[in-house]
Amino acid sequence: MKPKLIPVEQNQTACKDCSIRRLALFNGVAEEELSWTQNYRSCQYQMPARREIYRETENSEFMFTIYHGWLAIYKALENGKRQILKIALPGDIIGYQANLTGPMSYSAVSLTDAVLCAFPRAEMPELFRNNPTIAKRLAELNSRDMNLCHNRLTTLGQHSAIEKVAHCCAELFFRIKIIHEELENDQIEFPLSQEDIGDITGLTKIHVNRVVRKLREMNLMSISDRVLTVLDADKLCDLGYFDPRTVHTHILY
Amino acid sequence: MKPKLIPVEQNQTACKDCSIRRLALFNGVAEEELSWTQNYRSCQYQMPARREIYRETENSEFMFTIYHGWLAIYKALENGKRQILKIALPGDIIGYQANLTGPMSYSAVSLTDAVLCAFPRAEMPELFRNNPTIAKRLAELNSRDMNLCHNRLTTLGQHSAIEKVAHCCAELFFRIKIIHEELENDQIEFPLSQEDIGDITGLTKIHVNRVVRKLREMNLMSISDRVLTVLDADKLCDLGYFDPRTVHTHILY
DNA sequence: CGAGGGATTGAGATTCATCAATCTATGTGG
DNA sequence: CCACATAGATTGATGAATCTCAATCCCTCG
Repeated sequence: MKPKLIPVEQNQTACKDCSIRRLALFNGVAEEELSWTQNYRSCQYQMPARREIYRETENSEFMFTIYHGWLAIYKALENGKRQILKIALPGDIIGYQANLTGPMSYSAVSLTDAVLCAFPRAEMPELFRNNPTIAKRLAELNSRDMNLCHNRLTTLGQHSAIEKVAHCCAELFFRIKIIHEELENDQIEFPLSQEDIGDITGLTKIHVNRVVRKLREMNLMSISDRVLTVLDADKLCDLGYFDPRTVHTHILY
Repeated sequence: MKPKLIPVEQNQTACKDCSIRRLALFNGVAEEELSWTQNYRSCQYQMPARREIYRETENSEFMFTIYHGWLAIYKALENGKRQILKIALPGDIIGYQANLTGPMSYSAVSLTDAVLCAFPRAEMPELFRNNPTIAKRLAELNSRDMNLCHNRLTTLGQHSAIEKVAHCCAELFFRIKIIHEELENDQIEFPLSQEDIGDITGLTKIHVNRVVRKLREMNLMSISDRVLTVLDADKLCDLGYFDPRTVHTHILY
């Protein structure tokens, strides 16, 4: 069962005009090369919220760069539970793995309406061969993902429920701030349900609810109407053992 | 405080004679090229057990390929706890990250006597540029590591204590079997203490002890005298939600 | 107006951590 | 060779953190 891919009807964004290019795979590519790198991009696709994009073990023709919206990559369990491995945000790549012809190692779903830029997986080796800048950029993005995964692993293994939720929210808050560059805003759109937070942190939605209340009572953050308000970013990071420096998508040489 | 690196005195293994090359970075490199790829290798180093190799946030001149022995990469917490991120075994790479000049994102320690092949991190870009086979091989190894990390994340987030320990032991059992190619042996050398298992699975050593006893009583596996005996591999994998196919270090095209 | 998805709260059960003690094997110094 | 120290494994008792089950509430949507 393949997801239906609906191309963006009009005004597909050209790579050279892309507002989030600094975050994405083509960061660092020279302006004059962007027209031919764009040839590797098949299409921009529009996705409604809660649309399945990949299912684990199935094959897919495409990998995607997120242009707009929130996605979750996750592993589903036999008992109906799931573990969210990562929230993918604009600039992030989903569906890349070294074995480009093999089945997907995780499932993916859109959490909001989203726009994805599709790349045929089969043509990636050629793209990387022809443009070392892009290959290097991919390595950067993978390396940051590995780091996020290591930090989440540490959180799940060693921290309490409230620390896990604090870490999760702090990470997303700072990742969104980097994307939107709104320096002084303490609020972000936050499409995750409490159950989603539970699937990230390994907690039940009931316990997430109690912990979120506690965080509100501690005046660290609050969530309402799909908006996350961070009241004390420093204390929230401390509680969640979260270091904002770990989420940058650029390597500082 | 740099770790003292002790070169292997005599009989350094040449890359062309390396018995684990099929597992490691130079898998796939043509025989006639191995003499110059070896030029990138500084030295083989001998490590005693429980020697610190990296400390998080510090810089390091080298990345390493494990030639012999078991290592742990981990994050240490302020409160003295630690989360082991991965057990590194022969063929595995430690210390690679896209930002080759930056500080290490994790600590590393040898769990047994070990022999490591050192590569100057600064020269890696040149090596990868000159030999796309090696760059591709690195992507393969990173991709498998990402998979292992995702699977462990799922285990930590969603499974019970006994399932976590079963997963951990099954993973190591099958990884060692691939390395040693002893097809019919149900025992492996297993240098982890019960406390180490706790640092991998996020459990206390006391609870690990009770769970290991339970696994013995269920006739799935037993540990004694630093040997792991797997009595029923299928059931152990089922219990731990572990798929042996996920640990291969080669991509099957 | 009813239906449904999320959020919220309460009560009780379970899992796992903590604290404390014992046991074994191994190694060390005298 | 013995006395002692140490690390890891083992067991028991207790308590805290978190899950499970159940109910209610609040929105929004049709």
